[in-house]
Parts: sequence; structure tokens; C-alpha cells
Amino acid sequence: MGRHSCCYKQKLRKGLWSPEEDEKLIKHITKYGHGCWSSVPKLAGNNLIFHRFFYKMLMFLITLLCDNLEGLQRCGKSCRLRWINYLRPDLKRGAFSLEEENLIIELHAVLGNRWSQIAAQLPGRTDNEIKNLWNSSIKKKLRQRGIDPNTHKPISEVENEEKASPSSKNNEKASEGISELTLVDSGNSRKINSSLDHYPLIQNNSSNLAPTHEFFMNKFVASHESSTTDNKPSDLSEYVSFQQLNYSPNNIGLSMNPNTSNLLFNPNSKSSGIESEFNSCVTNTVLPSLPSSFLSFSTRLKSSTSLPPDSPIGLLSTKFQNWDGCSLGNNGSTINVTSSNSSIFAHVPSSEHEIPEDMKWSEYLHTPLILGNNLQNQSAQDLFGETKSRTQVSTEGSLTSTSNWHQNQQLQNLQAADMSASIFRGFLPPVDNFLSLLH
DNA sequence: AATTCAAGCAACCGCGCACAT
DNA sequence: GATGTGCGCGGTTGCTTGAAT
Repeated sequence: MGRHSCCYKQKLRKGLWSPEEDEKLIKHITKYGHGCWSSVPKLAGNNLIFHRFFYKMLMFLITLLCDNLEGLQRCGKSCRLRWINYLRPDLKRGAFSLEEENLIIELHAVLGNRWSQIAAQLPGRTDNEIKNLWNSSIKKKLRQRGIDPNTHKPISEVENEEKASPSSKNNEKASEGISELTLVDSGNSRKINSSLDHYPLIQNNSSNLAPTHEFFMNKFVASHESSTTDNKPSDLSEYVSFQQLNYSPNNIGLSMNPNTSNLLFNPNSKSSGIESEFNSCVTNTVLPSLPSSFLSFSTRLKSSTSLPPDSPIGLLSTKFQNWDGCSLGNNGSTINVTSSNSSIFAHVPSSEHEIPEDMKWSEYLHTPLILGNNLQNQSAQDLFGETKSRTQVSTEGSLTSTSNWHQNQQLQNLQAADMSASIFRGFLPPVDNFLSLLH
């Protein structure tokens, strides 16, 4: 526990990243993946192999053979942050849409300041980005509308509560968990419904949301209890997709970017073939939003654990028993859903979702193996769009070095996007590079 | 034109958790 | 069990930029 060891080291650069540093980092990661951030800075400036299997041996060889390892003068933590928040090829960038903002508000009402979980439901957005948006913009907007951003209740109501019990929450920190505590304490969905009523998109569709919401609340309470007793992270994110999509089906929630690697279902989209597969076996109007969310979750789970082939990877409510026999999939990948008593298990054939053990990219690049091609296409598409918009901005004023820099970055990202798929196609250490070290 | 101020954003910091030794 | 290391998360800081004065 405690501070990262590299933080104590001197001579490490801090502050903004230069294009050269970015280039080194992109080059390294797109070629070798990240795996171990602490070693990235040492290796990024050199064309050395990077794989855990060889890591220790390499470090020994490096000390023998390479006296001049400049690399990046950054700590691994800094590299990780830079990659995740800025250099990742699947980042969406650009201004947040209204739909995205509404979704963030909805998710925050349930999850509180769990930015990473919120970000997981917004493909192409980072937790940092969402956090910044919340603190700089959304908070203010909510206050202007008379809504307390911490509790998602009317400010007048919050003030009354504070007057009634001033000692209970005198600071911001205490109020951060209010939405959570309210949910758990109430034991039903009334509280959150009342707060969500303030959001038009939610209000308009609240009438047909009760069952899923109740389901979600039950899961929330269950996950909350288990997380407090087991001291494990909540698995809430699994259910958030269900919940948010049903709050605002017209909002299309996560599907605002239907081609993302997260494989999120857009009920209005004609482009995805997934919904037709589900519609054939799912009759409940609430259900169409579930499979893709579940698929995303399942694949993430599958990729982040070492489950044996065809092992159960998910547990669903009995409300969705009519999934039995469904086979979900895209691009040749499938998940078979079968029910057993009151539970439903989904099975992912192992042969289709092999991810290198050392890769934990599912957190960053969701389900890349399912949408390998889509990932590249989408990334390139988004990046082109962004490049275009930036160019337009530039032509309005002078073409500053900053805008040049951003355009260059987009081009670099395009290259990274092209290479990203190779990261996931399986990873074998380039033995020739390794052997070349010996000469 | 110079200064001030606020907003937005990138990056850092501290902490906790998981895992290895 | 104690300690060290790696990673991820949320809070915070501080820089940049553009608008207002």
C-alpha cells in the first residue's frame, strides 16, 4: 500500500507532455501493449521487447547490454494516465452531446462520484473527462435548474433537510454518498424516482420503467450489501446499462455511438444486426436494451478473468428467463444463454474470445475482439470527424501551433487506431528483437 | 493594449486494493 | 503476517485560453 515507488525517484519529468514523449509512448504501446506501466518509461524510448514472461530476464540483460536507457523520463503512472486520458485510439473527444450529459446525470444519481463506472457506460469518454465536465459544467447547470448536484434533489428540499439535521451533512463529502444511502435506506425506488423526475428525458419515459428500475434497485441493494461485507467492488456497472437505457429509451443512452467497440445496443439503429436476433426471442419491451449490455459485461468479465471454457459468466434476474436459448453475437462471436431454475447463465465459447493473459485492455477498449474491425473503423471515423472540426476552428482564426499539434495528434491516433487491433490479435514477444539484444 | 477573471482541461497526488515475495 | 510493488480511482491543483473590463 502507499505511494508508487517511482514517485520518489528524481529526474522524472512532470507537467504537460510533449509531442515527442507522446510519440514514444504511442509507438511503444501500439506495438507492445502496456501490461506493466512501470516499465513503459524505461522501454518506451527503445525498441525493446516487452512481455512479462521475458521481463525479468530482460531487465538483467538491459543492465548488462544497455548503459544508455533514456526512454521516457516519466513515471509509469504518468504514462498510464496520458494513454488512458489522451492517447488511446478509441477516445471520442469533442464536446459532450446533450444525450451524453443527461446520461451522466442519470448515472451520477445512482452511482455518485464513481467516475470510472460512469465512464464505462460512455464509450470513448474517460473518467477524467466526465469528472471535469461534471465539476465545470453540469454541476452549475443543475444548480441553475434548482437541483442539488450532490443529492439530485431540489435545492429547497436539501436545505430543509439540512435545517432539520444540520449535523448529518455539513460538508460536500458527506453529501456525496447521499444518493446511495437514500437508495439503500429507502428500500424502494421512490426516492430516486422523485429525483429523476427533474430530468426531462427521464420523466417522459418513467411510466414504463418501474419493473426494470425495481430490478435495478434490488440489485443495487444486493451489490451494496455484498460489497460492504465482502469488501469487493460493486458489480453495479453490470446493471447500470439496463437501468439507464430504460430511463430514456429515446435518449438511446449508450447507443449514441452505435459503432463503438462496446457493442452497445441502439434500439433505433438499423445498422446493428444484434437487435433482430434478440427481438426474435425477447418479447418484453424492456429487454432489447439488455443483451448488448450484458454482452459487453460478459465479455469484459470473460476477458478480465481466467474462466475455463464455457463456464458461467453471468447471472441474470428471473425477469429475463425468456432469453433461454438465445444466441447473441456479432462478427461471428456468440454468447449462448440458458436458464437454470431461477437463474440464467450465459456461456461464451472460449475459442472465440481468447485474449492474451497479460492484456487487461477490456477496461479501456471494450470487447475489441468482438469488434476488431469496427474498432478501427469507428476510431478512424471519429478521428476524422474531430480532425475536421479542429481544422474548421483553425480556419476561423489563425492556425496556431496548438491546433497543429492537435491535428498531428489525431494523425498519430489514426496510426494508433490502425495498429490497435494487432495488440489484441494475440501477443507473442518478438523473439528476433530479443535475440538481437544478445548480439 | 494591458490586465483581470473565470472556465476548461490535463496532469498530479494520495489512497486503497490486489497480488507477489 | 509483514512488506513491497503495481494498478486504478477520486480529489485536487495549476496551467492555458478566451472573454470581459
